[in-house]
Amino acid sequence: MHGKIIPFATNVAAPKTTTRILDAAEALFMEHGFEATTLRAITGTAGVNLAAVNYHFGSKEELFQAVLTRRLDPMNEARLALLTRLEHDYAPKPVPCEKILTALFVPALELARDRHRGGENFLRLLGRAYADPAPFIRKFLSDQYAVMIARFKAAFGRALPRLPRKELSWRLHFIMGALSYTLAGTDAAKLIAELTPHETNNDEALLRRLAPFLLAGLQAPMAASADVTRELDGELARRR
Amino acid sequence: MHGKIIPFATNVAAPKTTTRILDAAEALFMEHGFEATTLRAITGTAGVNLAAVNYHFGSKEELFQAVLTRRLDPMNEARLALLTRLEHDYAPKPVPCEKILTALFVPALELARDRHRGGENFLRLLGRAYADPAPFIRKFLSDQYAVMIARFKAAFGRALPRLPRKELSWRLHFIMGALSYTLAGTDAAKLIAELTPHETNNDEALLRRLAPFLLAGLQAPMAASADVTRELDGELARRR
DNA sequence: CTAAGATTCAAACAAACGTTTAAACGAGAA
DNA sequence: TTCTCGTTTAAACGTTTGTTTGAATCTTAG
Repeated sequence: MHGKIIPFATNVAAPKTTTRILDAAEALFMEHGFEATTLRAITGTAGVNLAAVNYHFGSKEELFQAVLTRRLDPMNEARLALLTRLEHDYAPKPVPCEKILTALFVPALELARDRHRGGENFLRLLGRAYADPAPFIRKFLSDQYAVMIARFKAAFGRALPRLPRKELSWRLHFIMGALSYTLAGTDAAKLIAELTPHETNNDEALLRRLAPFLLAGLQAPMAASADVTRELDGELARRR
Repeated sequence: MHGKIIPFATNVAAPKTTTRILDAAEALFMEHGFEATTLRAITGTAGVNLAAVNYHFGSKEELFQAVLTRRLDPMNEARLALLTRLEHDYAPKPVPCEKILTALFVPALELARDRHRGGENFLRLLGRAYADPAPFIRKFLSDQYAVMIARFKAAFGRALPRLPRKELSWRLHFIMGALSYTLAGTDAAKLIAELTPHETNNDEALLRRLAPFLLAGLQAPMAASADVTRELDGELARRR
């Protein structure tokens, strides 16, 4: 019995194999999703042996988490750092909504721009993971985001003191949802190609359109809510 | 050689087997996604023979499409019918935004309410399908929605004459995205349980919060766009 | 150089997958 | 009854999956 010991790299410089696996896995997971991506495809495009994944990462699931962590940890830390600086700059006043949104978007943009590290397509993988039903993925993302989301919710709460906390929770959820879906979308790529073919960075073009849209929704007065809701009520009653 | 002939039901009353398969498949696809759901699990919970799926539907992919079509076709037809009626009522004036949104949401709400036909959870399956990378799913949804989306885009365009068409395309995309993601989310279920435990219908509670949020984003003036975008520019420049 | 440990390799593993097959079944018509 | 044809059944098909294994190879320190 050999146990489940996963050896760590003894050299400080990471052996090339692990990063090659991570790069290949990132690209393939992004394109086909978790279930549909086989270890043989990953090790094949990475140019390493099939057994390398289980040797270095333990399992396919752990490899997937490693792929996400590599980019997600720095991004979320950057988000928190940005928010912290904003809160310091504006103290004791609340940070304005558009500034908070900036702290949420800029690190994502930087990730999207980091072409050297293949980040240009990573956001799509992230968006896809958000919609994946696999329990281990959902738990991983939930844990990964819990701290950051809590901090941002508090900040938005201070910026929008008149908005009930419940409503704020909903709108923050919508924001993260729209962000995830938009980044994951295959349709988004088409839209970009059709609408702004000259844009240098796809994800940047996308986020630039998304941010104003979400800001308006976030700042929507509660009163306006009645407009659509009343319509819903009326229409539903009429059709019964 | 037997060919790929898929026999149609000769009896006008559908044989119980096909609907049992559809029901079981709908529930399982919703819970685990397309790839992770096995035919053995479907036929097992449906209480039918393993070969029944291939006999009645031809393949797993065709079964999935049948599951979606059963609920999607009526929903999209209802959306178009509602929009048509609205356009007739308001003609020659354009239909207001909130009314158009209503035509988009009400049929989804009715589907969510149709508990007798298991519709309460179907919307989650739909949202998941939206984020699925499988090509046959993407093509299916694209074809399915093409007509409806075009009609609604035209209607929104008339309601928002000052909004550039490009911008409208983006915002419509965001709306469909937020709708899909929100319906697919496992997080949404938790949110509902925490925030509105008394609500009778989960999806309804969800759409009621989403609609005002999206309406505000849709109607956001182009000018406001500069607010966030300028922040993005500044922050990105500062961090280079 | 040598010994030890980390890494790679080809090969095989059992399990599970979607699909196919041929026989058995069941109801209605002649 | 007998024939027919749509349906169901149990069994097996050939692949492919993630993972494991033991030997070969490379790296590095003594």
